[in-house]
Amino acid sequence: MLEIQQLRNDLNAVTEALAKRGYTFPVSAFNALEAERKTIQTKTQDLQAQRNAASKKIGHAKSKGEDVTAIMAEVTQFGDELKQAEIQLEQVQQQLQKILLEIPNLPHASVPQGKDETANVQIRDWGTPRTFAFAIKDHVTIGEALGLLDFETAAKLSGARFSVMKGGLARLHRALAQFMLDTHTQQHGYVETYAPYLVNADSLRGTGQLPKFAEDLFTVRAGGNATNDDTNPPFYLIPTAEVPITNMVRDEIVSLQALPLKYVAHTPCFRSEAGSYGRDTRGLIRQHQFDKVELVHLVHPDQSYDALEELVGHAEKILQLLELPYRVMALCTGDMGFSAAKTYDIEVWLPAQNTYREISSCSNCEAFQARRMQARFRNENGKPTLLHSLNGSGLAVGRTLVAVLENYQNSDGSVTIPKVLRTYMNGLDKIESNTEKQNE
RNA sequence: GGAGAGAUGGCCGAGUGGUCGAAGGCGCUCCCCUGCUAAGGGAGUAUAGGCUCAAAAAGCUUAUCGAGGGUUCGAAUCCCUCUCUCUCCGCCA
Repeated sequence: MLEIQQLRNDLNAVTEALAKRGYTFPVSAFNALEAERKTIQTKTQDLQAQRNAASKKIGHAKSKGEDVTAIMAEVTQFGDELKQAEIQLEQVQQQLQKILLEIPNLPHASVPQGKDETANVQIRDWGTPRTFAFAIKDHVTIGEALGLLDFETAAKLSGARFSVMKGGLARLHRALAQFMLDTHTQQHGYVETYAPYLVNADSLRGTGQLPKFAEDLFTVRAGGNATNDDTNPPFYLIPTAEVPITNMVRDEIVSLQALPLKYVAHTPCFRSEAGSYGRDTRGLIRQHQFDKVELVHLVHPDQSYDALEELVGHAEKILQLLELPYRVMALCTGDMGFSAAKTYDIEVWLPAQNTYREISSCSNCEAFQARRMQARFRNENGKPTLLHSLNGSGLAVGRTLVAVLENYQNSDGSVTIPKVLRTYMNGLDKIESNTEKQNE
C-alpha cells in the first residue's frame, strides 16, 4: 500500500511511476473521492465536536443539579445529520481504501524499465553448464525410469499438477530442504521458524495477495462443507511462507535493537495456478503443492537495499554449494510482483530445457507490506516507524530437485548425488533404479 | 465438546454512564542535588487521522480501553455478536 499523503501531494509522479509497470492509476476517480472525503470529513468532525461540547455541558449542569432540557434539545436537532455524515464518510473512506489496496508498489529508481520478461537484465552468472556425451533426458523421464516419480498416482489421489515421490527421490527432496535450512541457520544467521500453513485473510492482505489475487489461492473451511456466510470465514492455504512469516510482525512495534530480523522457514506452498493452464503442464515445475525454503528480512529502512543484496547472495550460495549453474536477473518494471519495489530472480540451468528457469525470487518490498500490516519499529528518536520487508526463496525445493536430476544425470539412468547432500543421504552417492529397496 | 474467568497505554494495574486519552506504579527521557556510585527531588512520556498553512512551527479538531454492532445528549463502563487468552472436565496427535 502506498502512503495516501504521497498521492495527495504528488499524484503525477506516482501515476508516472505506476505507468512504468503497466498500471493505470484511476486519477479522476481518486480525485473525486478525495474531494468528497475532505468535505464530508470536515463536516463530520465539526458536528462531532459540537456534540462532544454539548454533552460535556450536560454533564457539568447535571452535576450541579441544573436543568438540561434546553441543551438536550439542541443536540437532538443535529443528531440525524451527524449520523448521516458518519455513514457517508465511512463509505467514501472504504472506496478510497479499496483503491489504495489495489495499487502495486512503486518501482525503485534502479529497476530497469520494460514491459515484460524480455526486458529483464542479467546481473551476473555463475558456473558453466555441463556438456553431455549422451542423449539427455528431462527430470520426468529420469524420475519415472527410476520408478521413484509418479504423476499418474498423484492424479488419482488429487488431480493434475500433483506428484508422488518415493524412496531415494523423496529422500533427496527432504535432503535438499534440510541442507538449505542448515546452511541458512548455521552460516547466514537466520532464525529457523515453524508457522501455520493455514492463515486468515488479514495476513494475506498484509503481504498483498488479497484483495487482488484471490483466484490464485486455495481456501479451506472447518467442517468440510462449504458455506459462504461471514460467521464462518475461510482459512487460506499459504501460497508461500512469506505470508505467515512476514505477518508475524503485523500490528507490532519491535525495538531498534532487535533489527534486523532474519527468518527462514521450510513449508509447503499451495497455488491454484489459475491463468497458467497449459503452461509447464509436464513435470514438477509448476505444481499446486510444492515445498520451498523461504527467507524473510525485516529491517531498518536505511538498510533494506543492502539487505536485498545479502539475501540474493544467501540464495545463490545454495546453488554454488550444489554446483548448479545459474544467472541472476534484475526484473524490469513490467515483470515485477505486486508488492515489490525491486526484485532479483535467480534462474538455474536446466539442460533438458536448454535454458535457465526461475528457482528463486528475491524482493525488497520497502514499506509497502509494512504499511498494510502496521509493522513498525521504534527508531533512534523513539518514534514508531514502518519497517522494510524483504523475502526470497532460498530455494524452491521442487525446482531444485529438478535441477539436480537433470544436471547430475548419468548415461545409465542413475543420478549422482551432489557432494554436500551425501551426509543427508546416509552417505549414498548415487540414486539408481533399485535404490528404493536399498533404502528401506 | 461442557463449565467458568478474563482482554485497559512500552509493561503492571485502577476505573460499572458525564470535566476519562484514562488514577497509581514500573520503565524510559530531561533537569536539580551528590566528589563518583547508590539514594533523593522536579518535569515529561500513546497511536493514527483531518483542517488552517506554500512549507515548517504552531494551533484547532476527530477517532482509538480485544474486534464489530446497538442503547444514550454522552460508553472503558450497559446490551448483542465474534475473536483470542487462562482454569477445570472430556476427547485427541
